[in-house]
Amino acid sequence: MKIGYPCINTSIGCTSNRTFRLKSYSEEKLRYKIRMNLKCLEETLIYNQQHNLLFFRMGSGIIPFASHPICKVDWADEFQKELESIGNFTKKYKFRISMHPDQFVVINSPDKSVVERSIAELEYHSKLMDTMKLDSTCKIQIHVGGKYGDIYSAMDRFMDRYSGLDEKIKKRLAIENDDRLFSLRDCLHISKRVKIPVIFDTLHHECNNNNEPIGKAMESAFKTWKRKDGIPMIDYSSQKKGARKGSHTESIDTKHFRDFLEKSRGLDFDLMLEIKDKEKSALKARKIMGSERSARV
DNA sequence: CCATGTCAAGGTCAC
DNA sequence: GTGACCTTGACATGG
Repeated sequence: MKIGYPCINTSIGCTSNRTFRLKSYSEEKLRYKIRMNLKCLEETLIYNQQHNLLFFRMGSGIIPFASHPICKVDWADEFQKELESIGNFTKKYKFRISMHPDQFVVINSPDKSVVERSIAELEYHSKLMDTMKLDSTCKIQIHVGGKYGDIYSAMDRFMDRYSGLDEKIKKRLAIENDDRLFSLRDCLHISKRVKIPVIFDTLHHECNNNNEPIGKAMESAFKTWKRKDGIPMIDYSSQKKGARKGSHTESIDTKHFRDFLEKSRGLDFDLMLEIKDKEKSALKARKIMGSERSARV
C-alpha cells in the first residue's frame, strides 16, 4: 500500500500549480510558468520519495491553459525532456501517480460545447501522462457529472460518451462516487456496463450511500480494477466538524482513521488522503499505519 | 507593500 | 429565473 496527498506540498515553499490570468497571456509567460511548475513538481516528488509518500496526485494546473484555444505552444514537445525525466524518477522509486481534473469536466452534459471542452481537458491530462511515459495504472479520476433531473438518462449519456472516447483517455479514466448525485451503487452500475474502474471515496460514501457498510463497499469497488489498472485507489477523508456536510477536515482525525484501517483490514489499495494540511496528515497516517502493523506482529 | 477583488471552464439548490 | 455556493490558491490591481 502506498500513501499520498493531492497536488500541493505545504512545507517546501513552492507550488506546481502556478498560473496567470488569461488577460495577461503570452507564450513567454506560459513557458516560464511551466518551467517553474515542473521544477516544483520535481522537488515535491523528491520530498515525497524521502518521506516514503509514494502515491501522488499531480495538479491540473501544471500546464496552464493547456486545453484552451489560446494555447498554441507545443508544450509536450518543448518540455519533453523534463517531463520524461520526472516520469523516470517516479518509475525509479515506484511511485503511483494520479490526476483529478476539476468540476468543469462533465462528459455527460447535454451541452455539446461543454462536452467538447471536457474532452479537450481530458486529452491534455492524458497527453501529460503519456509524455511522462506513465503506464495505465496511473489514473485520471472524474465524477460522473450532472444529473439534469433524470439520473438514468444522465448515466446512459455518460456511458455513451465514455465509450466513444479515444483509447488513450479511456485506459486512464476512473470514476469516483460523489457526495450528492452519483453514489457508489450508481458508479458500479456504470462500471459493470462499460468496464471503468471505480475509485472509492470514503467521505463521499458517508454522505451519499445505499446503506452498504464501508468494508463491503470497498470490496465491491475493488472488483472493478483489472490487472492493467493496478492496485485499487481510495480517496480517504473525514468530515470537518461543524462544517457543511462533505467538507474535508483540516487535519487527520486519528480515531476515524484507525477505524477505517480496521474496517479495511486485509484489503490492498493505494491511499490518497484528501486532507487540507496535505503532507502533514499523510505523514501522520503513515506513522499510525506503521504502529498498527507492528502491533499486529 | 499589503489588502482585496478576481480568476477559462459547470452544476445544484434555495429562494 | 437569479444568485449563492462548492473550493482554492494565487494572481493582479489599486490604495
